[in-house]
Amino acid sequence: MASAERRERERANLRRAILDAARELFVTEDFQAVSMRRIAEKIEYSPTAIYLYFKDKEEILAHLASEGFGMLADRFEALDNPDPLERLREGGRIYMDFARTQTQYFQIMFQIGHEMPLDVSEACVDKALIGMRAFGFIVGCVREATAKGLLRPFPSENIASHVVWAQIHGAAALMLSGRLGKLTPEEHSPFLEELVETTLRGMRA
Amino acid sequence: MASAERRERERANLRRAILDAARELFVTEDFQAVSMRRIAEKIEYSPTAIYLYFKDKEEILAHLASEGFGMLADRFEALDNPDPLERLREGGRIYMDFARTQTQYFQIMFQIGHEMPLDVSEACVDKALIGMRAFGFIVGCVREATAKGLLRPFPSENIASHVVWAQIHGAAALMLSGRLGKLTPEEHSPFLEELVETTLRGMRA
DNA sequence: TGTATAATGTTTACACTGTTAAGTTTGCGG
DNA sequence: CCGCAAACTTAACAGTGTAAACATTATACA
Repeated sequence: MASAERRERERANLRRAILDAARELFVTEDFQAVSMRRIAEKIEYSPTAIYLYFKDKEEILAHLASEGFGMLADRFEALDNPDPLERLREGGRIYMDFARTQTQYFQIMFQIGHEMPLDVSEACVDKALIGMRAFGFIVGCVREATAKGLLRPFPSENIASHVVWAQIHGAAALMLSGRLGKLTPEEHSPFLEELVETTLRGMRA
Repeated sequence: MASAERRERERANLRRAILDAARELFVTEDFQAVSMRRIAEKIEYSPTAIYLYFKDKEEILAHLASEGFGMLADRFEALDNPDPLERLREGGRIYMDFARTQTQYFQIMFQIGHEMPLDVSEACVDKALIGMRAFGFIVGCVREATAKGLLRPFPSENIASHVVWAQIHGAAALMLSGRLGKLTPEEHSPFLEELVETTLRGMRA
Protein backbone atom coordinates (compact mmCIF):
# COMPACT_ATOMS: atom_id res chain seq x y z
CA MET A 1 0.00 0.00 0.00
CA ALA A 2 1.30 3.43 -0.96
CA SER A 3 -0.89 4.99 1.67
CA ALA A 4 1.51 3.99 4.39
CA GLU A 5 4.33 6.06 3.04
CA ARG A 6 1.96 8.88 2.26
CA ARG A 7 0.81 8.91 5.87
CA GLU A 8 4.38 9.00 6.97
CA ARG A 9 5.00 11.88 4.60
CA GLU A 10 2.09 13.84 5.97
CA ARG A 11 3.31 13.09 9.43
CA ALA A 12 6.70 14.51 8.58
CA ASN A 13 5.03 17.54 7.06
CA LEU A 14 3.15 18.37 10.21
CA ARG A 15 6.23 17.76 12.29
CA ARG A 16 8.02 20.28 10.15
CA ALA A 17 5.12 22.69 10.33
CA ILE A 18 5.27 22.55 14.11
CA LEU A 19 8.98 23.25 14.10
CA ASP A 20 8.50 26.05 11.60
CA ALA A 21 5.85 27.64 13.75
CA ALA A 22 7.99 27.34 16.86
CA ARG A 23 10.99 28.77 15.10
CA GLU A 24 9.09 31.74 13.73
CA LEU A 25 7.69 32.45 17.16
CA PHE A 26 11.00 32.49 18.88
CA VAL A 27 13.00 34.36 16.27
CA THR A 28 10.42 37.08 15.62
CA GLU A 29 9.36 37.45 19.21
CA ASP A 30 11.23 35.88 22.02
CA PHE A 31 12.44 32.70 23.55
CA GLN A 32 9.67 32.88 26.09
CA ALA A 33 7.04 33.55 23.45
CA VAL A 34 7.15 29.93 22.41
CA SER A 35 4.22 28.19 24.03
CA MET A 36 2.42 25.07 22.98
CA ARG A 37 -0.79 27.02 22.62
CA ARG A 38 0.75 29.65 20.38
CA ILE A 39 2.39 27.03 18.22
CA ALA A 40 -0.96 25.28 17.95
CA GLU A 41 -2.63 28.52 16.99
CA LYS A 42 -0.11 29.07 14.23
CA ILE A 43 -0.53 25.64 12.69
CA GLU A 44 -4.29 25.73 13.30
CA TYR A 45 -4.44 22.61 15.39
CA SER A 46 -5.45 22.09 18.96
CA PRO A 47 -2.61 22.43 21.50
CA THR A 48 -2.63 18.79 22.46
CA ALA A 49 -2.32 17.64 18.86
CA ILE A 50 1.34 18.59 19.05
CA TYR A 51 1.89 15.83 21.56
CA LEU A 52 1.16 13.31 18.82
CA TYR A 53 4.28 14.53 17.06
CA PHE A 54 6.58 15.53 19.89
CA LYS A 55 6.99 14.06 23.32
CA ASP A 56 6.95 17.48 24.95
CA LYS A 57 7.96 21.07 24.51
CA GLU A 58 11.51 20.22 25.43
CA GLU A 59 11.83 17.98 22.41
CA ILE A 60 10.78 20.80 20.13
CA LEU A 61 13.33 23.14 21.65
CA ALA A 62 16.00 20.48 21.38
CA HIS A 63 15.35 20.29 17.65
CA LEU A 64 15.67 24.02 17.26
CA ALA A 65 18.87 23.86 19.27
CA SER A 66 20.25 21.30 16.86
CA GLU A 67 19.22 23.51 14.01
CA GLY A 68 21.18 26.32 15.60
CA PHE A 69 24.26 24.16 15.90
CA GLY A 70 23.83 23.28 12.26
CA MET A 71 23.69 26.94 11.26
CA LEU A 72 26.81 27.64 13.24
CA ALA A 73 28.58 24.67 11.68
CA ASP A 74 27.67 25.91 8.20
CA ARG A 75 29.36 29.21 8.90
CA PHE A 76 32.40 27.54 10.37
CA GLU A 77 32.78 25.25 7.41
CA ALA A 78 32.64 28.15 4.99
CA LEU A 79 36.00 29.29 6.38
CA ASP A 80 38.88 28.33 4.16
CA ASN A 81 41.96 30.00 5.58
CA PRO A 82 44.78 27.51 5.10
CA ASP A 83 46.34 28.39 8.44
CA PRO A 84 44.42 26.41 11.07
CA LEU A 85 45.11 28.92 13.82
CA GLU A 86 43.98 31.84 11.68
CA ARG A 87 40.91 29.80 10.85
CA LEU A 88 40.26 29.49 14.57
CA ARG A 89 40.61 33.23 14.92
CA GLU A 90 37.98 33.80 12.27
CA GLY A 91 35.87 31.11 13.89
CA GLY A 92 35.96 33.09 17.09
CA ARG A 93 34.57 36.15 15.37
CA ILE A 94 31.87 34.05 13.79
CA TYR A 95 30.93 32.50 17.12
CA MET A 96 30.58 35.89 18.72
CA ASP A 97 28.66 37.24 15.77
CA PHE A 98 26.33 34.29 15.86
CA ALA A 99 25.64 34.84 19.53
CA ARG A 100 24.86 38.49 18.88
CA THR A 101 22.72 38.18 15.77
CA GLN A 102 21.09 34.78 16.39
CA THR A 103 20.62 35.34 20.07
CA GLN A 104 17.48 33.28 20.33
CA TYR A 105 19.13 30.26 18.79
CA PHE A 106 22.16 30.74 20.96
CA GLN A 107 20.03 30.82 24.06
CA ILE A 108 18.31 27.58 23.28
CA MET A 109 21.57 25.91 22.33
CA PHE A 110 23.11 26.60 25.69
CA GLN A 111 20.13 26.69 27.98
CA ILE A 112 20.67 24.10 30.61
CA GLY A 113 18.38 21.16 30.44
CA HIS A 114 17.79 19.54 27.12
CA GLU A 115 19.58 16.49 25.87
CA MET A 116 21.25 16.59 22.54
CA PRO A 117 19.53 16.10 19.19
CA LEU A 118 18.13 12.70 18.20
CA ASP A 119 16.96 12.54 14.63
CA VAL A 120 17.26 16.25 14.03
CA SER A 121 16.95 16.97 10.36
CA GLU A 122 15.37 14.73 7.76
CA ALA A 123 18.40 15.06 5.51
CA CYS A 124 20.87 14.04 8.17
CA VAL A 125 22.65 10.76 7.78
CA ASP A 126 24.88 10.67 10.80
CA LYS A 127 22.40 11.34 13.55
CA ALA A 128 24.74 10.91 16.46
CA LEU A 129 27.11 13.53 15.12
CA ILE A 130 24.77 16.48 14.67
CA GLY A 131 25.36 19.25 17.14
CA MET A 132 28.92 18.05 17.24
CA ARG A 133 29.54 19.21 13.71
CA ALA A 134 30.26 22.72 14.94
CA PHE A 135 32.60 21.36 17.57
CA GLY A 136 34.14 19.26 14.84
CA PHE A 137 35.35 22.44 13.20
CA ILE A 138 37.37 23.27 16.28
CA VAL A 139 38.71 19.76 16.58
CA GLY A 140 39.69 19.88 12.92
CA CYS A 141 41.65 23.08 13.36
CA VAL A 142 43.32 21.80 16.50
CA ARG A 143 44.25 18.55 14.81
CA GLU A 144 45.69 20.26 11.79
CA ALA A 145 47.59 22.72 13.95
CA THR A 146 48.98 19.86 16.02
CA ALA A 147 50.05 18.01 12.90
CA LYS A 148 51.86 21.10 11.68
CA GLY A 149 53.58 21.46 15.02
CA LEU A 150 51.98 24.81 15.72
CA LEU A 151 50.70 23.91 19.17
CA ARG A 152 52.36 23.28 22.48
CA PRO A 153 51.71 19.81 23.88
CA PHE A 154 48.26 19.14 25.33
CA PRO A 155 47.05 16.12 27.30
CA SER A 156 44.69 15.37 24.45
CA GLU A 157 43.20 16.79 21.30
CA ASN A 158 39.84 16.71 23.01
CA ILE A 159 41.02 18.84 25.89
CA ALA A 160 42.74 21.35 23.65
CA SER A 161 39.58 21.71 21.57
CA HIS A 162 37.46 22.25 24.63
CA VAL A 163 39.87 24.92 25.81
CA VAL A 164 39.37 26.80 22.56
CA TRP A 165 35.63 26.41 22.77
CA ALA A 166 35.40 27.52 26.38
CA GLN A 167 37.40 30.66 25.77
CA ILE A 168 35.24 32.04 23.03
CA HIS A 169 32.04 30.75 24.57
CA GLY A 170 32.76 32.66 27.74
CA ALA A 171 32.80 35.94 25.90
CA ALA A 172 29.52 35.16 24.18
CA ALA A 173 27.86 33.97 27.37
CA LEU A 174 28.93 37.02 29.33
CA MET A 175 27.73 39.27 26.58
CA LEU A 176 24.29 37.70 26.44
CA SER A 177 23.88 37.74 30.19
CA GLY A 178 24.57 41.46 30.10
CA ARG A 179 27.70 41.08 32.18
CA LEU A 180 29.85 42.81 29.60
CA GLY A 181 28.24 46.10 30.45
CA LYS A 182 31.44 47.47 31.92
CA LEU A 183 32.91 47.41 28.46
CA THR A 184 32.17 50.46 26.39
CA PRO A 185 30.91 49.81 22.87
CA GLU A 186 34.28 50.87 21.50
CA GLU A 187 36.03 48.35 23.71
CA HIS A 188 33.84 45.55 22.49
CA SER A 189 35.70 44.71 19.33
CA PRO A 190 39.23 45.05 20.75
CA PHE A 191 38.10 42.88 23.63
CA LEU A 192 37.17 40.08 21.28
CA GLU A 193 40.42 40.39 19.35
CA GLU A 194 42.45 40.34 22.53
CA LEU A 195 40.55 37.36 23.82
CA VAL A 196 41.23 35.30 20.71
CA GLU A 197 44.80 36.53 20.55
CA THR A 198 45.34 35.49 24.14
CA THR A 199 44.04 32.03 23.46
CA LEU A 200 46.19 31.59 20.36
CA ARG A 201 49.28 32.87 22.13
CA GLY A 202 48.59 30.55 25.01
CA MET A 203 48.27 27.52 22.81
CA ARG A 204 51.05 28.10 20.34
CA ALA A 205 54.23 26.07 20.51
CA MET B 1 7.74 58.15 68.19
CA ALA B 2 9.78 54.96 68.34
CA SER B 3 7.06 53.06 66.55
CA ALA B 4 8.11 54.45 63.21
CA GLU B 5 11.53 52.93 63.33
CA ARG B 6 10.09 49.75 64.75
CA ARG B 7 7.78 49.52 61.76
CA GLU B 8 10.73 50.00 59.48
CA ARG B 9 12.61 47.31 61.35
CA GLU B 10 9.75 44.88 60.96
CA ARG B 11 9.57 45.78 57.34
CA ALA B 12 13.22 44.92 56.90
CA ASN B 13 12.68 41.68 58.80
CA LEU B 14 9.98 40.53 56.46
CA ARG B 15 12.02 41.55 53.47
CA ARG B 16 14.78 39.35 54.75
CA ALA B 17 12.37 36.53 55.51
CA ILE B 18 11.18 36.63 51.92
CA LEU B 19 14.72 36.47 50.62
CA ASP B 20 15.53 33.66 53.05
CA ALA B 21 12.53 31.67 51.89
CA ALA B 22 13.39 32.21 48.25
CA ARG B 23 16.98 31.21 48.84
CA GLU B 24 16.09 28.06 50.69
CA LEU B 25 13.68 27.08 47.93
CA PHE B 26 16.16 27.45 45.16
CA VAL B 27 19.18 25.95 46.87
CA THR B 28 17.39 22.92 48.30
CA GLU B 29 15.22 22.32 45.28
CA ASP B 30 15.74 24.09 42.04
CA PHE B 31 15.89 27.36 40.25
CA GLN B 32 12.46 26.70 38.83
CA ALA B 33 11.05 25.76 42.20
CA VAL B 34 11.02 29.39 43.26
CA SER B 35 7.50 30.67 42.83
CA MET B 36 5.78 33.52 44.55
CA ARG B 37 3.20 31.16 45.95
CA ARG B 38 5.80 28.82 47.40
CA ILE B 39 7.70 31.68 48.95
CA ALA B 40 4.46 32.94 50.43
CA GLU B 41 3.69 29.50 51.81
CA LYS B 42 7.09 29.38 53.51
CA ILE B 43 6.73 32.74 55.20
CA GLU B 44 3.05 32.10 55.96
CA TYR B 45 1.75 35.13 54.14
CA SER B 46 -0.49 35.40 51.15
CA PRO B 47 1.29 35.44 47.79
CA THR B 48 0.39 39.02 47.04
CA ALA B 49 1.81 40.27 50.33
CA ILE B 50 5.25 39.84 48.80
CA TYR B 51 4.49 42.62 46.35
CA LEU B 52 4.39 45.06 49.23
CA TYR B 53 8.08 44.36 49.75
CA PHE B 54 9.38 43.64 46.28
CA LYS B 55 8.38 45.08 42.95
CA ASP B 56 8.24 41.67 41.32
CA LYS B 57 9.84 38.26 41.27
CA GLU B 58 12.70 39.58 39.20
CA GLU B 59 13.72 41.89 41.98
CA ILE B 60 13.94 39.00 44.42
CA LEU B 61 16.08 36.99 42.03
CA ALA B 62 18.31 40.00 41.43
CA HIS B 63 18.97 40.18 45.15
CA LEU B 64 19.90 36.53 45.29
CA ALA B 65 22.15 37.06 42.31
CA SER B 66 23.94 39.84 44.15
CA GLU B 67 24.25 37.58 47.12
CA GLY B 68 25.88 35.01 44.87
CA PHE B 69 28.37 37.54 43.59
CA GLY B 70 29.12 38.43 47.18
CA MET B 71 29.81 34.81 48.08
CA LEU B 72 32.11 34.49 45.11
CA ALA B 73 33.91 37.69 46.04
CA ASP B 74 34.43 36.42 49.58
CA ARG B 75 36.18 33.36 48.27
CA PHE B 76 38.27 35.37 45.90
CA GLU B 77 39.37 37.75 48.59
CA ALA B 78 40.46 34.91 50.81
CA LEU B 79 43.25 34.17 48.34
CA ASP B 80 46.57 35.55 49.44
CA ASN B 81 49.15 34.25 47.03
CA PRO B 82 51.63 37.10 46.55
CA ASP B 83 52.03 36.34 42.85
CA PRO B 84 49.08 38.00 41.09
CA LEU B 85 49.08 35.53 38.23
CA GLU B 86 49.14 32.55 40.56
CA ARG B 87 46.31 34.19 42.45
CA LEU B 88 44.40 34.32 39.21
CA ARG B 89 45.06 30.64 38.65
CA GLU B 90 43.62 29.83 42.05
CA GLY B 91 40.75 32.17 41.31
CA GLY B 92 39.98 30.13 38.22
CA ARG B 93 39.66 26.97 40.25
CA ILE B 94 37.44 28.75 42.72
CA TYR B 95 35.22 30.10 39.97
CA MET B 96 34.76 26.65 38.51
CA ASP B 97 34.18 25.13 41.90
CA PHE B 98 31.61 27.76 42.69
CA ALA B 99 29.76 27.01 39.47
CA ARG B 100 29.74 23.32 40.28
CA THR B 101 28.80 23.45 43.93
CA GLN B 102 26.63 26.58 44.01
CA THR B 103 25.00 25.86 40.68
CA GLN B 104 21.73 27.51 41.56
CA TYR B 105 23.39 30.75 42.51
CA PHE B 106 25.52 30.64 39.42
CA GLN B 107 22.47 30.21 37.25
CA ILE B 108 20.72 33.22 38.66
CA MET B 109 23.86 35.29 38.46
CA PHE B 110 24.21 34.72 34.76
CA GLN B 111 20.67 34.20 33.65
CA ILE B 112 19.91 36.77 31.07
CA GLY B 113 17.43 39.37 32.06
CA HIS B 114 17.83 40.98 35.41
CA GLU B 115 19.48 44.27 35.97
CA MET B 116 22.20 44.53 38.50
CA PRO B 117 21.71 44.90 42.23
CA LEU B 118 20.25 48.10 43.65
CA ASP B 119 20.31 48.22 47.38
CA VAL B 120 21.31 44.61 47.76
CA SER B 121 22.37 43.93 51.31
CA GLU B 122 21.52 45.95 54.33
CA ALA B 123 25.13 46.08 55.39
CA CYS B 124 26.39 47.36 52.11
CA VAL B 125 27.73 50.85 51.91
CA ASP B 126 28.84 51.15 48.33
CA LYS B 127 25.69 50.10 46.55
CA ALA B 128 26.86 50.73 43.02
CA LEU B 129 29.86 48.50 43.47
CA ILE B 130 28.24 45.31 44.66
CA GLY B 131 28.34 42.54 42.11
CA MET B 132 31.44 44.19 40.84
CA ARG B 133 33.38 43.19 43.93
CA ALA B 134 34.08 39.78 42.44
CA PHE B 135 35.17 41.35 39.20
CA GLY B 136 37.30 43.68 41.26
CA PHE B 137 39.38 40.73 42.34
CA ILE B 138 40.31 40.08 38.72
CA VAL B 139 41.01 43.72 38.06
CA GLY B 140 43.20 43.84 41.13
CA CYS B 141 45.29 40.89 39.99
CA VAL B 142 45.59 42.30 36.49
CA ARG B 143 46.61 45.69 37.82
CA GLU B 144 49.22 44.23 40.11
CA ALA B 145 50.57 41.99 37.38
CA THR B 146 50.76 44.94 35.02
CA ALA B 147 52.60 46.99 37.60
CA LYS B 148 55.11 44.18 38.06
CA GLY B 149 55.57 43.98 34.31
CA LEU B 150 54.27 40.44 34.15
CA LEU B 151 51.76 41.06 31.38
CA ARG B 152 52.09 41.82 27.72
CA PRO B 153 50.55 45.14 26.69
CA PHE B 154 46.76 45.35 26.55
CA PRO B 155 44.58 48.15 25.20
CA SER B 156 43.27 48.66 28.69
CA GLU B 157 43.15 47.14 32.12
CA ASN B 158 39.44 46.75 31.70
CA ILE B 159 39.80 44.71 28.54
CA ALA B 160 42.50 42.50 30.00
CA SER B 161 40.33 41.80 33.02
CA HIS B 162 37.36 40.90 30.89
CA VAL B 163 39.52 38.54 28.88
CA VAL B 164 40.42 36.69 32.06
CA TRP B 165 36.84 36.60 33.17
CA ALA B 166 35.51 35.39 29.83
CA GLN B 167 37.99 32.57 29.64
CA ILE B 168 37.09 30.97 32.92
CA HIS B 169 33.42 31.79 32.62
CA GLY B 170 33.23 29.91 29.34
CA ALA B 171 34.33 26.71 30.99
CA ALA B 172 31.78 27.10 33.75
CA ALA B 173 28.97 27.99 31.38
CA LEU B 174 29.67 25.08 29.09
CA MET B 175 29.80 22.75 32.04
CA LEU B 176 26.46 23.87 33.39
CA SER B 177 24.77 23.70 30.01
CA GLY B 178 25.91 20.11 29.76
CA ARG B 179 28.06 20.83 26.75
CA LEU B 180 31.17 19.44 28.38
CA GLY B 181 29.80 15.96 28.07
CA LYS B 182 32.43 14.96 25.57
CA LEU B 183 34.99 15.29 28.31
CA THR B 184 35.41 12.21 30.43
CA PRO B 185 35.37 12.78 34.18
CA GLU B 186 39.12 12.19 34.28
CA GLU B 187 39.65 14.86 31.65
CA HIS B 188 37.70 17.40 33.63
CA SER B 189 40.41 18.54 35.97
CA PRO B 190 43.24 18.61 33.38
CA PHE B 191 40.92 20.56 31.13
CA LEU B 192 40.53 23.27 33.72
CA GLU B 193 44.24 23.41 34.40
CA GLU B 194 45.03 23.65 30.71
CA LEU B 195 42.44 26.34 30.24
CA VAL B 196 43.88 28.54 32.95
CA GLU B 197 47.43 27.78 31.85
CA THR B 198 46.55 28.79 28.30
CA THR B 199 45.14 32.08 29.48
CA LEU B 200 48.14 32.86 31.64
CA ARG B 201 50.57 31.94 28.87
CA GLY B 202 48.62 34.08 26.47
CA MET B 203 48.73 37.11 28.73
CA ARG B 204 52.24 36.93 30.09
CA ALA B 205 54.84 39.34 28.83
C1' DT C 1 -18.44 -4.07 1.00
C1' DG C 2 -18.92 -3.92 6.00
C1' DT C 3 -16.81 -3.90 10.20
C1' DA C 4 -13.08 -4.03 13.74
C1' DT C 5 -9.02 -1.51 14.63
C1' DA C 6 -5.76 1.69 14.72
C1' DA C 7 -4.33 6.57 13.88
C1' DT C 8 -5.43 11.31 14.40
C1' DG C 9 -7.61 15.33 16.73
C1' DT C 10 -10.32 17.80 19.94
C1' DT C 11 -12.42 18.92 24.47
C1' DT C 12 -12.02 19.17 28.97
C1' DA C 13 -9.58 19.41 32.97
C1' DC C 14 -5.73 19.71 36.40
C1' DA C 15 -2.35 21.97 38.68
C1' DC C 16 0.43 25.34 38.18
C1' DT C 17 2.53 30.38 37.05
C1' DG C 18 3.10 35.97 37.89
C1' DT C 19 0.46 39.75 38.85
C1' DT C 20 -3.52 43.31 39.48
C1' DA C 21 -7.66 45.19 41.72
C1' DA C 22 -10.78 45.33 45.22
C1' DG C 23 -11.82 44.53 49.82
C1' DT C 24 -10.53 43.82 54.72
C1' DT C 25 -8.16 44.20 58.93
C1' DT C 26 -4.91 46.51 61.93
C1' DG C 27 -2.43 50.09 64.24
C1' DC C 28 -1.27 54.94 64.82
C1' DG C 29 -1.75 60.28 65.21
C1' DG C 30 -4.55 63.92 66.29
C1' DC D 1 -12.74 58.04 69.75
C1' DC D 2 -12.36 58.98 64.86
C1' DG D 3 -10.18 58.95 60.57
C1' DC D 4 -6.60 57.76 57.86
C1' DA D 5 -3.04 55.08 56.15
C1' DA D 6 -0.30 51.02 56.07
C1' DA D 7 -0.46 46.01 55.90
C1' DC D 8 -2.56 42.10 54.36
C1' DT D 9 -5.99 38.88 52.10
C1' DT D 10 -9.35 37.24 48.69
C1' DA D 11 -10.73 36.87 44.17
C1' DA D 12 -9.66 37.10 39.70
C1' DC D 13 -7.20 37.43 35.07
C1' DA D 14 -4.55 35.57 31.65
C1' DG D 15 -1.44 32.64 30.95
C1' DT D 16 1.54 27.94 31.18
C1' DG D 17 2.57 22.48 30.12
C1' DT D 18 0.34 18.33 29.87
C1' DA D 19 -2.80 13.93 30.81
C1' DA D 20 -7.27 11.62 30.21
C1' DA D 21 -11.38 10.98 27.90
C1' DC D 22 -13.85 11.42 23.97
C1' DA D 23 -14.73 11.92 18.78
C1' DT D 24 -13.54 11.37 14.24
C1' DT D 25 -11.32 9.56 10.39
C1' DA D 26 -8.90 6.31 7.66
C1' DT D 27 -7.03 1.93 6.99
C1' DA D 28 -6.75 -3.49 6.95
C1' DC D 29 -8.92 -7.53 6.70
C1' DA D 30 -12.84 -10.88 6.54
